[in-house]
Amino acid sequence: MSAINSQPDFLKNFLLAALAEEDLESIKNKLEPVSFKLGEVIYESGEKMDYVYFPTTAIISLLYIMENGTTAEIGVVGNDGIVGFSLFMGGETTTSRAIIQSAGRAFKMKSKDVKSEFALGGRFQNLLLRYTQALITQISQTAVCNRLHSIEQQLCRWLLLSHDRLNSDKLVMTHDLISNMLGVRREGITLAAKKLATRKLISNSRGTMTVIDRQGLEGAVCECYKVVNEEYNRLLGRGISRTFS
Amino acid sequence: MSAINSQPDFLKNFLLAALAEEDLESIKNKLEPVSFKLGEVIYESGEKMDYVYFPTTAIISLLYIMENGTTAEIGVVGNDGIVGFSLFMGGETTTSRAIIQSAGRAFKMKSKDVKSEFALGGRFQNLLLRYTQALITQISQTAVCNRLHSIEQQLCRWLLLSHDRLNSDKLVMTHDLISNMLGVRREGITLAAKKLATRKLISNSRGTMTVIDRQGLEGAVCECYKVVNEEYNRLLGRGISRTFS
DNA sequence: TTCGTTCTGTGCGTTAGCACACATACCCGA
DNA sequence: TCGGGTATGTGTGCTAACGCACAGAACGAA
Repeated sequence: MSAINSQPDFLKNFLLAALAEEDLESIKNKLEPVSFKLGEVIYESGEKMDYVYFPTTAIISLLYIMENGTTAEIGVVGNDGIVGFSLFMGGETTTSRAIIQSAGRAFKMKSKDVKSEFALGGRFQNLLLRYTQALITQISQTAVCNRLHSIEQQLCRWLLLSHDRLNSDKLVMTHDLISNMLGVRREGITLAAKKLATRKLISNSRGTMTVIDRQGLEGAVCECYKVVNEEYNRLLGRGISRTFS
Repeated sequence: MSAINSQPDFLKNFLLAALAEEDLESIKNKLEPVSFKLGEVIYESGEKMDYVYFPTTAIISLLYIMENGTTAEIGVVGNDGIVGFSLFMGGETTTSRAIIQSAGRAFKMKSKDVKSEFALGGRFQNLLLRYTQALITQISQTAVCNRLHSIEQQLCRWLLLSHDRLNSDKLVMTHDLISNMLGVRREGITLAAKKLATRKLISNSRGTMTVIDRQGLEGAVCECYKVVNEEYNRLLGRGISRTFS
C-alpha cells in the first residue's frame, strides 16, 4: 500500500490524516484502495451506496442532472474530503450523481463501518460533520457564483479547485466536460479559455489545460474561491489551496 | 404558551413535532418563545450564535452578501426546520446571514443545550442531521436553479416556498426584497410578477403579492420546487408543501 | 495511410438580464 | 391634508450568454 519509508497512502486524504493515531487504529483496517477512470459514475441520484470514498488522487464531482438532461455541478471532492455524506447524515441517498472528474485513487469504507464509527460520537464524527459543513459552504458559494459571476470568473474558480486537488499543473479535461460542470455552453468555455490564454494564465491544447500562472488565476477569480477556502481552513484546520495553506 | 385545549405552540414547528413524547420531555423546558420583525437580522456572517431557532410562523432567509454588497439567498427556513446548523455541525459560524423574511414567531434554545442534547446521539441528533441533509438539497437546488432557470420560474419557486411556510395567501413583501433574495434586479421581479398576474396566478399590489391560483403556480414552477419537496418528505416523513403533503 | 471521431474555433442572430432614467402611485405621519 | 419617502411601472440601450451551424485540427484505430 506504500513504500516502506513513506507514509501510508491513505494519509494523502486530509480527513484521514487529521485523525489521531488512536482513531486511525480502528479505521485503517476497514479501508480498501480503489482506483477510478475518468467519467466513471460512483453513484447515481437516489441510489443507495455500499461504500463511502476517501479520495487521495481522484477528483469527484457532485452533479445534478435536470429532467431535460442538462447538468450542473454543485460541489467537488478530492483529497480534502469524503464522498457519501448522506450515509452518516441519515438520508442514505442524495438527489445528485457522483462522477469521476479526474481519474485517480481513493480508499473506500463499507457503509456499515462508517455508520458504526460515526455513532461512537468521537473525533471521527466531529470531523465528518465539520467537513460536511465545509461542503455546505462550497455548495452555497456555487449557488451564489452561478447567480452573480461571469463564465470567465467561474472558469478560474473551477480550474483552481481542480488544481488544488491535483499534483500536476496539467488538467486533463475537455471544454465540453467543463461546460457540463458549470452548466453553460461549450462555446462559452472555449471563449473564456481563450481569454485566459491570451492573458498567459493558462495554456490550452486539445483535451488539456495547463496552469501557467497560478497567482494570475487567483487574481482573476471571484471572491467565491477564497471564501470557500478560508472556511475549509477554519473548519478543518488546513486549507486545500496550494497557495493559501 | 397556548390555549388549554390546543396543542402547545412549539409543536407548530415540524421538527419539534416529529420528536417522540419522551424526547420532548427534556427539550420543551429549554424552549423560549420569541417573535421577530421583518428584516431583523438573527445572525451575521461569521458571528457566533447564542441560540438556535425553531420557527413556528416566522420565515428566515439564509443570505449571502458579496463583497460589493449584492446578495443572494441560499436557503429558506420556516416551521419546517431549524436555524443554526453550524452549532451542532461543529463550525459555530457560517458565511451567511440569517434574516427575517416574514415576521412571526419562533422558539429559541440555548447553544449549550442544543449541543448537549445533540451529543446524546438519539432521535434528536438523527432528526437534526436529516434536516440538515434536506437543507443541503435545498441549497444545491438553489445553485442549479440559479444557473439554469428563468427569473419567472424562480419567482414561482420562491412564492411557493413562502406560501408553504405561511398560513395566508397574502405575502407581505416588496419586489425589491424579492430581488435581493433571488439576486436579480428589482425590475426583473416587477416584470415576472406582471406576467404571473396576467396569467391570473397571483395578484400584485403595493407591498403585497397574493396567491390566487396555487395549482397554476405549481404548473409554472421549475422542477426544483418539487425535487426539494419530495426530498423533505422522504427525509423527514412529511412534506412542507401545502399540496403535496 | 486513411478514415472516422472528437475537440476546438468562429460566426451568426436571438434573448435574458443589466444599468440608468424617470414617471406615477401609494402610504403615513406631521 | 399635504408633503415626502417608498414602491412600482416603463423605456432605452448595452452586454453576456444562448442556440445553431459549420469548418478545421488533432487524434486514434484499422
